[in-house]
Amino acid sequence: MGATKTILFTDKQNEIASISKALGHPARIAIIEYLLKVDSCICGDIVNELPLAQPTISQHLKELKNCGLIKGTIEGTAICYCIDEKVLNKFQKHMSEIFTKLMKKCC
Amino acid sequence: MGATKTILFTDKQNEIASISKALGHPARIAIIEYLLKVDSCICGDIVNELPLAQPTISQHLKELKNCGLIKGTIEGTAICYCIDEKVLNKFQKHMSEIFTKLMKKCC
DNA sequence: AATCTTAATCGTAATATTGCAATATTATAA
DNA sequence: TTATAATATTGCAATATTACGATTAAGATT
Repeated sequence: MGATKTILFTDKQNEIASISKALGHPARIAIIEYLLKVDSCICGDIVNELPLAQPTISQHLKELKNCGLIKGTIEGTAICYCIDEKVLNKFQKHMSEIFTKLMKKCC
Repeated sequence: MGATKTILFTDKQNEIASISKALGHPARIAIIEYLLKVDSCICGDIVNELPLAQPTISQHLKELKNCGLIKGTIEGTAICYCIDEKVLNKFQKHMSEIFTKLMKKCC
């Protein structure tokens, strides 16, 4: 085993889990925070900002791209990384759906 | 390697990542949803609700406990699982901090 | 063309996760 | 005490993740 049995769960559950998983690494949180911080989305200095080797960061970016959270387009010499608002908003909506249900306390 | 270098990141980044990671599996999303659905938080039927073997679910519950999202207290014969509102609210606060920064578009 | 820069990919080692059968634990019921 | 139930733990196999050195790819600069 070792592989998640995605077939057993709903699309929505898998979608939330997929994005949560992508956010489940401090380096990827740092990348997202950095992308939100810089004015332009043209940022060739993520590698200089984070304390990890270039291939490692490239791999983290790939995972953020795979789940759809960020988009990357070539912009001449640099690369333009952007957060995909649609995906993040959808995720936020799902999450707040869960959060609001919390209003009724239990224990 | 293969181990996350948590030392290189801030406590906040690690905290967000830790909870996100715990939510990064559809079974654990299903567990959270179920805990939110049932009125009482005493639920000895998670095993019957989810299409996974009992040891597997027990392990997922353990991970949700480890990151602090849920608490489990012995309640006679059954066990009372509750979502820890403090932890989830803190997480929500962190996340909405990130989400609100999204208001300024880029691309 | 030769070189520099930047980011992606390959290959691989170390470690973590997922899932379950078997077993153990714990508390109630008979 | 013995059985019954519900959950936890152990051990293990299959797979995934993390990290990085080496290399490659592609555009810019000289």
